[in-house]
Amino acid sequence: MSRATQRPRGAVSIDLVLCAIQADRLQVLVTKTAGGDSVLPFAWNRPDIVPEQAARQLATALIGRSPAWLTAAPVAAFKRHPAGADLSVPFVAVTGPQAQTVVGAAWHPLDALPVLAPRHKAIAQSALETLMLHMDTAPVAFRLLAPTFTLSDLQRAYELLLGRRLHKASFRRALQAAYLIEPTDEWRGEGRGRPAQLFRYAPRKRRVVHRGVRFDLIGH
Amino acid sequence: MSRATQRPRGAVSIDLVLCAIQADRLQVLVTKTAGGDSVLPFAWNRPDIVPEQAARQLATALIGRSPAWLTAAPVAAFKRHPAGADLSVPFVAVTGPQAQTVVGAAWHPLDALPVLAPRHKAIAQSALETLMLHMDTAPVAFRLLAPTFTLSDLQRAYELLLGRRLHKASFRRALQAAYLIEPTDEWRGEGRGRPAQLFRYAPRKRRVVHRGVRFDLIGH
DNA sequence: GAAATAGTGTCTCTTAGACACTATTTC
DNA sequence: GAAATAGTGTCTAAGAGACACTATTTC
Repeated sequence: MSRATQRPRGAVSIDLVLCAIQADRLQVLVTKTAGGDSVLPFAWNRPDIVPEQAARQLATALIGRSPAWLTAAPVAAFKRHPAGADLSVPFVAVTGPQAQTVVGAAWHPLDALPVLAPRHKAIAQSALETLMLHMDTAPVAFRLLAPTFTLSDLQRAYELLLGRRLHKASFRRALQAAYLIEPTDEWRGEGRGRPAQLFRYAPRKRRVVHRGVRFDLIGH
Repeated sequence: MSRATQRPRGAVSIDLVLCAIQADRLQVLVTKTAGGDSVLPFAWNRPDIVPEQAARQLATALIGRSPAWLTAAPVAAFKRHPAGADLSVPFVAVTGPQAQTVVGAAWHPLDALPVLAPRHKAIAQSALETLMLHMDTAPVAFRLLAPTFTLSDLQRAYELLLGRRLHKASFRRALQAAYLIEPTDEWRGEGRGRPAQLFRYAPRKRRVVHRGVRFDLIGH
């Protein structure tokens, strides 16, 4: 084992859950150790850069470009880290569908991950929860898509994040009311069926936060 | 400065935002350093216990009993920590209204905090966001109350968390539909006005998660 | 009585979700 | 033509929020 990957004392690791839509499923990038075990990509915390920057660099090294969205997740220090870190600082990142990956890394469906060390398993399992927590206030679904996308693409992204099917007509109505997208002049034909118009993310209003607990709100 | 509070190398601190409703406002417990500066309560990370346990012990030491609810928040390592920690692991805790506090600690309204070090200021400001993120899936509002409470108490707790007024009749309708509470035989008169019935938190069903983005959901 | 707080019944207007279409492509 | 996907108009049942009350206390 090289010196660079040796575990420091009181080591803090930056662990990354990098998500993308691949083959119509939400997938996570998993790497392999020298020993052949599956692990989430991670880096050791360094005093010279902030953890978020380390996570961003790690993601960039993996997919050849900056992740489209990235956020810190709550610390998970229970259970064992595959490389023995005492503390894990988990980050969840999102990228578009066309990302290339570095050798040794492979996408795995979030609901069918390979066997991971206990802590990485816990971090990966809570990643979807983190995405769901932010999808109302950040354009998480849009960052899973290419810059232009069809409404069916977008609906599928929301369905994967929410874990349930959405109603087409109603989805589009709500989308229109939210002023989040604008049409382009392009259309995309997939072969079968009518070609779909392409849209881009272009929020026109301050994003309206539709709160969760729907205890009726008073006016104003 | 004592050896115990000396900053270790590569130090990781556990920073606590302890929230309670005091004087009809959401307030945070703030302590003072030996130098007289206001700081959020914190402890140095220890290898023998998990950060969550350290946060729980810290909260217990401050209010004389275990916090009613506690969760990890995303790491904040940007900006300067008041005691020089390189990395902060923030926790947000909630307690009922009758909590006593240790000497040197005082409650301050979340929207009118004293001057804090940059990192603590950022952590405190994101605490409300953390509470809001969890209030749909965890009984955060209930943990801010005594074991039995009036419906007006509960509505006020939700109003403080949401940052806006709620409609009384509608709030109670939604509450009934959620099967989260049950009435007790007790009533509480505050002096003025009709006495209010006391309720307790007693979720009868699996908590229904009302999602935020209301892109119309399909049946089933 | 007035003032204050607790608690309810009804009405209306919005909208989520269902349903039923039409439109445009490939085969 | 059939099959597949894109996109829309209408209907209905549910419910958010408004309004207007009644009920019970202190003064």
